[in-house]
Amino acid sequence: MVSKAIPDIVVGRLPLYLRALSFLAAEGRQVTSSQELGQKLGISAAQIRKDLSHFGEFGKQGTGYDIKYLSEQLRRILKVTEEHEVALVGAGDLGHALVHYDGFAGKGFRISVVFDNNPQKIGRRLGPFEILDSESIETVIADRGIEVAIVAVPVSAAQEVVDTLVRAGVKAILNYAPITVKVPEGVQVQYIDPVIHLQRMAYYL
Amino acid sequence: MVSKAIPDIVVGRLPLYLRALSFLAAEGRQVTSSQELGQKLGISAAQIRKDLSHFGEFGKQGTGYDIKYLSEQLRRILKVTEEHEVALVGAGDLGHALVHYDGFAGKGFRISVVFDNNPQKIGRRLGPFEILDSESIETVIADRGIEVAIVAVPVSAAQEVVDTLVRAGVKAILNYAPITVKVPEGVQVQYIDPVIHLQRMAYYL
DNA sequence: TATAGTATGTTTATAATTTCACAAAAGCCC
DNA sequence: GGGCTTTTGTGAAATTATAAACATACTATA
Repeated sequence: MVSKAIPDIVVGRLPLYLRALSFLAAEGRQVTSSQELGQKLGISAAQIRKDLSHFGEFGKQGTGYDIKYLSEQLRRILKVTEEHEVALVGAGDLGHALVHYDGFAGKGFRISVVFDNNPQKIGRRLGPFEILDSESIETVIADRGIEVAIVAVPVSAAQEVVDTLVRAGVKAILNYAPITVKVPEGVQVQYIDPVIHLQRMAYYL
Repeated sequence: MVSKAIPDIVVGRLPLYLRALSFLAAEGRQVTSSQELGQKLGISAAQIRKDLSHFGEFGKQGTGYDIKYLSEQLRRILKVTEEHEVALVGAGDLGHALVHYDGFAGKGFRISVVFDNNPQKIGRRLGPFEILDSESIETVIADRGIEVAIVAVPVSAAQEVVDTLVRAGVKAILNYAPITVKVPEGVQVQYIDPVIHLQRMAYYL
């Protein structure tokens, strides 16, 4: 199969597949099928097979997919076999929750540095980290070659922080600030805003 | 003819439009255009016009959209003119961050009750709330007619909490637990899992 | 009042995504 | 081994979503 550009929407589902496989593995299961995965995720079996077919052949006809093998392959495809260092900007309540969140372990990411611009916070500890001055974002991130960042600052600071991260060489930004930010070509941004999700659901109430 | 079903994907963009309009309003602007909105959101102008056309005519040819008027209309469509009471389940770090988050104000939602199943936490305060026993979820939520809930509990408890919420009459659930949960027809679930977003971006690194 | 310039709402065209359907491969059981 | 069942991978078809194009309406200006 010649590699063509993979649709974003397909890439976006791979982490869901990987997550579901992790659960099955944790239950001690060895093998699953596109049907079972689909049922668990609310996605059609055909779609799962089609999505996977963009990357190769991972299953066995008549049997299904070896959970461990498919997980490995998905991790490889998603480039999460090794852990990426993540810079966290913003040491407020959300930053606190993120630093203490245990859900990153083994999923390919590890927060490894925390910044804030509040003089009251700089130099203090947040979990295992000393909070660094946001002024040092550019040098620290560039020096350490960090490519992934989480933005957990107020809306008013978000664009400026993002600009700084981009200058530092960050290529993927998870933005918790409820604002659409501008980034140059080649830099990814994903958004988490609970209000957007809630409003979307409210329509159906 | 009865109004036809609106595609989910269209509904999903309306909150983004509303958010962008709020910013423009905060800047003192009176009027905008589909082109300007599109530029700010990274969406084509044609798509915005098309999306809005599902619900009526809100603009003026040659002029554009009155920001205040369009915002009102979007709020009406999304049913966020009044604030929905929201039940929060889970008083951990994330619950703490959510209770103190100021981003819900004026957006149609207000956390109004907090539950946890940890005896160490029950009866203590979290922000302005007394943490209630998860055992009381069903009665409290049903009594107060709450329709929206946020789940911020560990994966191991998520499905059970969701089942309880559904029995209590909740119709919209924002789930921070990284697991796809089962709900009956007519109950909405949206997911927030930072790992999913990060993994998705890692593909492009 | 006429004209030029804008921007909407809608139709038409294009593109992307999902679903369907089925041949082929693998396991199982007698 | 032969027949039956299961499940994949994949083209083709159907559906859905996006973008382009344009007629119409409105504003401003002279």
